[in-house]
Amino acid sequence: MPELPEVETTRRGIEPHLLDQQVERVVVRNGRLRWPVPEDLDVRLSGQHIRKVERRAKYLLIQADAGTLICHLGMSGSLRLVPQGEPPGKHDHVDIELASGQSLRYTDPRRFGLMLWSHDPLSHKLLARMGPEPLGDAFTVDDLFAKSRGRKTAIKPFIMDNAVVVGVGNIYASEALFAAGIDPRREAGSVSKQRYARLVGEIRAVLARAIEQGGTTLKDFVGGDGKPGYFQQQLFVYGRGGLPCLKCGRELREAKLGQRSSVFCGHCQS
DNA sequence: AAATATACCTGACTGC
DNA sequence: TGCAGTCAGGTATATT
Repeated sequence: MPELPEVETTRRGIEPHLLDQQVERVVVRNGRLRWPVPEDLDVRLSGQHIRKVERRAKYLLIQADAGTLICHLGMSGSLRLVPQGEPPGKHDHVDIELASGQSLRYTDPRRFGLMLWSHDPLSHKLLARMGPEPLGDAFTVDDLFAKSRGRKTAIKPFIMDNAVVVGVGNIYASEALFAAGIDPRREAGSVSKQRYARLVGEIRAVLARAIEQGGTTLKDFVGGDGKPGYFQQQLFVYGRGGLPCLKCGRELREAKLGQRSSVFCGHCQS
């Protein structure tokens, strides 16, 4: 499931193949994603050159001359380059055919992703009210701490709230809280500034490390199977409920927080 | 305003 | 082997 590091890995992987490329046509085989793919996407994009590939939160912004394709990979989506003529599989829903002879292929078994067209993506309803990028300068201890005051929700769903900070999904929220030694069930409003300082550092570190590791598979990713590599990352708690804590050896516990499964160590996290 | 629930979708897995 | 049931998860949106 693409989290921010995978989206960034995807961005880095596809960007060099897209920059200044002309779009020849867009083939939509199944436009029934989270919202319908615009009917006129082919008309909008064909003939245009791609000028930039940016990321905001987990959204990819593929900027062409006259507008921007906003793309989200949802839970199971991927974008990769394939030679034109490569037969599409069951879940290959969209091909953006380029003058280079390659196609940017969107695959998404669960169809939780989206593709929309916008003339001003950062003002788009979906992006306008988002919190700071976790790896950017606007993500500060002061800001996070201030937002937490008065919040009764547990700290894990709090840091997964896109209005607080973007791009921290279930995997990395779990890992960052473990690294910071904070119990994910703790009330956000009652966590000290000192502990938030630790958490900010760990969120940054875990995401940065994951992006680095995604980078190691970049080459394979573009040419190959489209699986960037967070699986290579050492995960301390995510998906390890009931198994021994890798720090203290005690059994990792599970809890449901904000409808999301959360694994933590009752000893290392308080 | 904030907290909570719901919906979307399908592959992987479990139990019979 | 097959079938029915359960779970996972990002996030917008509806409801309380």
